[in-house]
Amino acid sequence: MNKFLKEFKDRGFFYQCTNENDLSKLLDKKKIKAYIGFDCTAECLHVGSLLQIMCLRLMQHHGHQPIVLLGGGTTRIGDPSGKDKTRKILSEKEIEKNSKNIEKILKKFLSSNNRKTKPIFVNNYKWLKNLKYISFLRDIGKHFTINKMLTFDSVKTRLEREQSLSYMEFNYMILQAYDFLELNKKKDCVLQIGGSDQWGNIINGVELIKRHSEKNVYGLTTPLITLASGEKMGKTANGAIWLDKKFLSPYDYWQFWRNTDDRDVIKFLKFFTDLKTEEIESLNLANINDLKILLANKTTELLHGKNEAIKSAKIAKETFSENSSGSNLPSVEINKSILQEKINIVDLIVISKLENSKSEIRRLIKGNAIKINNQIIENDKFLIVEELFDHNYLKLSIGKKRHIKIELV
RNA sequence: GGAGGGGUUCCAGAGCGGUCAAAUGGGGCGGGCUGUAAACCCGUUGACUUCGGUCUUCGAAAGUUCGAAUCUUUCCCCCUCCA
Repeated sequence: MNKFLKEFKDRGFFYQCTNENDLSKLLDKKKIKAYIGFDCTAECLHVGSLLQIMCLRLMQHHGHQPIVLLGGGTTRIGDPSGKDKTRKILSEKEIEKNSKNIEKILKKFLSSNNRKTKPIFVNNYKWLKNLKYISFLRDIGKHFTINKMLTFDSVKTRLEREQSLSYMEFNYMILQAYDFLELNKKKDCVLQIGGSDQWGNIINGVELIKRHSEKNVYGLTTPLITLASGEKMGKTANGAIWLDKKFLSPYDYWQFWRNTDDRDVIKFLKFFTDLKTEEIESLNLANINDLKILLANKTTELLHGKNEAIKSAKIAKETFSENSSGSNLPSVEINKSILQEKINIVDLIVISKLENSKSEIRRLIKGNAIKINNQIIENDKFLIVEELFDHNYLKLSIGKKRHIKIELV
């Protein structure tokens, strides 16, 4: 088997392939270009897209060139796959903004040093916006039969549940197939990779190219990652794990990985780090917490850089192992004069923006969750006085995992 | 177009004139145990509070009533069946 495919499988990326043997032979013969499409619905990507990003990295490692397709055009339509409702349609401006930001994130993961494997960024709005309806129907539409389209899961489930599927959304798969054709013609792209929910859309592209251009191209899908707890990865109730420090700090990102379920650690090391699979398999499972730290370090390094990873690890060590004042904790500055107004603990937390509901803060105090300088605060009237500050610093903790430094200025 | 059913707090889902800031489950948060894990146990889950209460919520608006999530009217939205 081809080396790239082998690693793809060893790491657990593999779910389905349109023609594995031929693809393997092709990959042995030459370096190819492959693409993955990214939806521009959200302003930013979250860990749910990380596996796809790692696929692109893996391609680069094997000398292939990734094409990143930003779905600026298709996002204007909305992919019905896996959705039971029509999504709200975003404004042109939002989509523009989103696609720019997503491109920025992807550039952090992909290396541009080597001319041959440097990622190519394209936006499908460029070709989709100028489509001529009649000629599109004649050239492309004739290759699709309604009979077949109705059998695709994305369409079928909607119809079965008698949920409406607009004609606009119904066209999504044709447009995605057309993207592949376009990339094949313009960039000689011969492989589309995507999540398993994209299978239908991908084979449409493969077949369209076969019919239209009489060329063989391939599709490859990755499994849907579910956590050991059975939940979908990436979206927790208090927000998605964003791949952008504007939305989630490097430390919180690090913490997300540090708190991985025991059962998922090895899997995630293979998915989300560049460590060699043999290396991962030889790791000592007894030190599961060290492995989690390794995972957190490596993943944070990929996104935010080595410095941020080291910094996060240090903060974590200080707060959890050493229980020290944690000089690296995120800090909030407050004005010295505020102390003259006799503010209490509740006010302090509101000012520091850790919580914004006073009722919630009072509840936390009742539950022994609030600490100042590691001392539990039992009274919600507890006054904040200057003596609490050591060299103008005070450590404020909510629960076991949230700690900040309050700095007097 | 006709006939029914429904919109309740983060989600699911009870309530169907006062005892309802609204059962129960899930999720979240906090505490305990531990390993910053899982499982389990406990508490909590609208806002403000001088901790006595006060204010705002049950699709929207108006009304009946001492009193409405609960009754009436209009409007908006969703679903099921028939044409």
